[in-house]
Amino acid sequence: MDKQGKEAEDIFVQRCRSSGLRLTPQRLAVYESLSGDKSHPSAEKVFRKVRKMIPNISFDTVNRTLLSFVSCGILKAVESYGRVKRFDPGLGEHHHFQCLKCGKIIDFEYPDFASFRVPETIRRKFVVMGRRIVLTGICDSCR
Amino acid sequence: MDKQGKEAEDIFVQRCRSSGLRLTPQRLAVYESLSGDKSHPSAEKVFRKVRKMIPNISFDTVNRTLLSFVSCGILKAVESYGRVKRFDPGLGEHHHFQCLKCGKIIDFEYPDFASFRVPETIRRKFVVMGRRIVLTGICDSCR
DNA sequence: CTCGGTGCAAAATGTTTGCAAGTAC
DNA sequence: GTACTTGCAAACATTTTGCACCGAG
Repeated sequence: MDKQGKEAEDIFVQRCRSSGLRLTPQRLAVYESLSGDKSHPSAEKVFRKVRKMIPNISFDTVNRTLLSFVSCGILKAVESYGRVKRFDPGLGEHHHFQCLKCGKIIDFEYPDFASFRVPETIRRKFVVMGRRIVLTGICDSCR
Repeated sequence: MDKQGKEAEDIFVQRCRSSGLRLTPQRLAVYESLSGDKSHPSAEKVFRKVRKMIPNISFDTVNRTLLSFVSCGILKAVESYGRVKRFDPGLGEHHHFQCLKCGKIIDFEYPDFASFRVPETIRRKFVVMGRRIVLTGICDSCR
């Protein structure tokens, strides 16, 4: 593992500790498989990727790991129009375009969104944890 | 039905015709049940509501009706973090706050969003049909 | 050693499909 | 009369749960 990878792993170990999660090979593999992944994979897709590292890992473990990572903030769940839950390592603010036909999600940047302020009516009643512009439509390959 | 309701029904009939959908009592009931509904209901919830008007309607009919309404633009599907598809009569631009615990969706307005321009990189490759700010967090009753 | 995590299997939940009978046009 | 819709049931896909064994701390 390179220096950057080592650093990332340290951060991960740190986060597990502070969330009270034990450090298991399965969790590390799920984490490594997702960090840097921009494809917003489903649990199934993560499972297939992780199985290359740990061939006898079960789907349930992957799925439970993903859900617990979401609960403690290591990953983010992605808004979706389909039937499958999808995940995002979610570093930094970015926005999504999602194809209504194939479900593909494309990230984009929109620096001007920095000036967005959560309306008083929302802020007064709710704890806001995520913010994002979501576009929908039809992607090039589905047209 | 009052005058406004009559007008809404006319629009609905119009839309069905131009989409090649036949006008059935079931479809009209689904449409009426959703128009003006701000709760972003799931198919199951729409089913329960429609069944009060047509007691022997089946869940499948409601679900298929919702899906075909989405295809022809009479309704919109709502982005979601849960496992259930949800629907929105979707008149006019508005934005969503969704509770990550209970899934409740609250609409809000943000007039400044009118100045949002879809980035060139997206516009060049994709057909954009919907645009919205999506906030996530924890609602007052889940805290 | 202890408690949380894993893997397997079963159950639950939600969505989609096939088809005969019914109905809008 | 024809083609689209409906209702029922079965098939599918995906997520969640229960539990005995295992392994990190």
